[in-house]
Amino acid sequence: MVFSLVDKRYLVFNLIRQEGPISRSAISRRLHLSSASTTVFVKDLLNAALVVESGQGISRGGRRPILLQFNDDCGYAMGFELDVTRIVGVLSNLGGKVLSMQGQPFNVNDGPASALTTIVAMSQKLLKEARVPNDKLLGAAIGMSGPVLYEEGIPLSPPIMPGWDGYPLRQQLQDALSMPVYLDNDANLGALGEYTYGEGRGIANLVYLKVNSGIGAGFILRGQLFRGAWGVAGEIGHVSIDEDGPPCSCGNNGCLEAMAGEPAIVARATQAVRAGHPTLLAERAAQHPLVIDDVVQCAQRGDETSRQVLALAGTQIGVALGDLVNLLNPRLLILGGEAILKAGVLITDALVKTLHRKALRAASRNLEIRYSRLAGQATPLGGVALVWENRRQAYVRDVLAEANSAKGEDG
Amino acid sequence: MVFSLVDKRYLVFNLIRQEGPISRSAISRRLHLSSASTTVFVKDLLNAALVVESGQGISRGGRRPILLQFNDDCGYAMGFELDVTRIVGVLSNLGGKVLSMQGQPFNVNDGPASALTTIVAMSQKLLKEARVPNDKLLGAAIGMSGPVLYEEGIPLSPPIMPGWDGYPLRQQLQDALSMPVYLDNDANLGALGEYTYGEGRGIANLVYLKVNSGIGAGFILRGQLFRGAWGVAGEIGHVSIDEDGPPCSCGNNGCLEAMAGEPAIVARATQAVRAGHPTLLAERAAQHPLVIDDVVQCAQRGDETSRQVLALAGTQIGVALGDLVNLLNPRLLILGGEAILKAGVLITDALVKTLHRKALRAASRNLEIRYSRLAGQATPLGGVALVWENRRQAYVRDVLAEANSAKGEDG
DNA sequence: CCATCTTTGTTCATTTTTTGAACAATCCCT
DNA sequence: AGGGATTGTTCAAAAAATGAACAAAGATGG
Repeated sequence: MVFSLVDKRYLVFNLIRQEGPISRSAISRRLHLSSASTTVFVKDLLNAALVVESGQGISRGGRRPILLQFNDDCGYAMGFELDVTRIVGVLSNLGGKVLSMQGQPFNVNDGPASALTTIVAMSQKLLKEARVPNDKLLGAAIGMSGPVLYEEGIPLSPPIMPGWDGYPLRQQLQDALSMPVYLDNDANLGALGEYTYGEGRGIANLVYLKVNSGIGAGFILRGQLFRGAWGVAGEIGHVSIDEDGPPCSCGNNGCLEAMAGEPAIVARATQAVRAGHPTLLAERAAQHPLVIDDVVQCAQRGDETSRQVLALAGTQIGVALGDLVNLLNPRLLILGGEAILKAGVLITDALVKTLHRKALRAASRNLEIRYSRLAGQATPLGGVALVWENRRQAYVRDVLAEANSAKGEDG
Repeated sequence: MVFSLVDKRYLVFNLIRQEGPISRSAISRRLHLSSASTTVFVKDLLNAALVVESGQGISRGGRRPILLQFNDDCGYAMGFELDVTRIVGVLSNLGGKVLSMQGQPFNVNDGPASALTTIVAMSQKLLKEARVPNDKLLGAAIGMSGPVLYEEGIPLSPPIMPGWDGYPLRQQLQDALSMPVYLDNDANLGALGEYTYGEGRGIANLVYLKVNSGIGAGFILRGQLFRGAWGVAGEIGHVSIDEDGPPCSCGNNGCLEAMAGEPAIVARATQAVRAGHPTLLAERAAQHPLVIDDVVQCAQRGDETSRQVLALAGTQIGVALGDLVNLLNPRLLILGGEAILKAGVLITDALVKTLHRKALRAASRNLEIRYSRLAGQATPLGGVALVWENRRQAYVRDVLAEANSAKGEDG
């Protein structure tokens, strides 16, 4: 949108939204507007309930300024995470405050039509629970594993989800819910969620890493979600770690995902048991097929084999992230996804150490590394943020116009 | 620059610049302006000689439109490439047409002060040769190998240029030339050059790869040069290829640059000769230390050893690029730098093959791969583009104001 | 504690910007 | 050749933005 003549009210609104609480005089200075204009614009925004006055600021040697803030409740949106094993849905206001949440198991092999039904049912529950006025609901967004044709809203040959390729998920759901729907990659939405409402607020260049069955990354570059030319950016899970490594669902060998994703971690642990290593894992393996929690719990109890398995995964992820840092030089790296949230330092100690060894000092010197703050809600809340971003300009225009006409009729 | 209330004349100017030749009525439609306003704005731009009328377009069933175009000669700028072995300078108009060019050998060990003197001398020659009015010269930019603190204009601990760390090159040159000066990484400027004037015109997501002594990449993402948080983005030369590989100047082992840069290629060729392989290289190596041209020439004459050495480099670069494509999913990959321009398919055949094998099909399917069009001028012309980008808004404002006041005095 | 100086925010007449509408100039199409 | 369409200009009228005056509120300094 290089060429767009936007309403100045919208610029004022965005400034308040991003830099609020802020006073009218600060807005004038920041946007090179006269104080007279600012007064008028802000009046319209207040009238439309897009912003609210929120107390007074500190004096700078004169009258105390009246602070203006974005009205978090001027709209609502829904966000869903569509995983290989479950679906999570969230309804929140535009400030990222969750009003209702739903989650239930799901089997990716049931196919996209089944997912559709589930999501529709979930959204009805979410709406019922939150009691949000219909005209204030801006839309819904879904984050799913694997590459997505964002514009079209279609899953793109997902390596881990055969059978989903080409299914018009966005269009179907849009028809079913009769509201705007967006479809994106889960790591992309995770990044957007953390950037908008979580650990990465206001940090223009950040990478969000998501480790569970798959490994994916989402990039916020120059303050915007970066999807690449066809929406396939961030596929760090298919970066080459070891040419001679195990085969990956994508057809190559030794991809990061095939080496350090949850299934790979579990497989390596199982293998260690079979090889007869002395490990706490053995007795569990005798009772049921191992899962990631077994490995983490044993490691937490000091089991050396489990620790090594997790640390190795951390090291391998660290190698890939070192390269990534050399390429993108982000300011912040946010670590998320179930595996990392469960295992914590058991994975990330080795990860961070390896990253710093591999990356150029100039690129990693000032890099911050933090855990996801939104945890399991990162992707759904990223969906909310995506809806808000997409609909913002039109929504603000409409709300302003409506409030304006209502005022005209009153006076 | 999210919040900037720009003059509408400037928006019209930019539209003409980027999408010209374009008619007044098309501008009106595109920017949602009335035809009356467009007439006035264009009149001002014509008056200031920022745009020119360039013939008529085809009729769409009525009067034929008058086409408007950016006036390439409304300003000029200089761009320099500061390499390990030489300095190249270019003076061109804002359309990228080179008016004069200078090049001379340089030894990086002579230090930054020597480079400064050389560049000042070169710029005087360039100016003398091109005879450009002083008030139309917008500034100069330098692209140098290694990471650069762009904002500050200071080389940042360059692995291949010890002794340059922290030298205030930009400030020094700005004082010496008394015009705005910018300093950036050479691959960054190469990318910007190809994007603005070369093979990547108008392609919003592209990667420019530069292979010579070092290996670096420049990214155009969403139509803008991407530098990362501290200007260190694009350091693909220090991506890990082989943990057990030869040591790199950065301190790690097996970086791409240490495996497939020019020195590495030459070293591998030399080693093959020493090992007694039957190769055309042997007789050359007896006369002088081998250089890259020897390897390329022998390969072109069918020497198998030389071919293998170059192909191996191509394969290794292809691995790194496969990862890069998975991460950034660009639309276009431009291959440049001396080594690639000299060796051509001898390197790139293996490179392209490996890249497609390594990258996800979804990410590489529609990727285009082309050779640099600007060749040795990519980085200098990127400098011109950088100057123009940085100074554009202020320059257009000034030129408009001046033309306006001159007109006022006349009438 | 009071007078003075600052900063914030509003109001309204005035200035500047932008537009609608009428019109002239071309050109296509039948 | 003439009706219909598109382009581009002109000018009075409408809309948007501002400067200046002023009120409100607080800091500062004797």
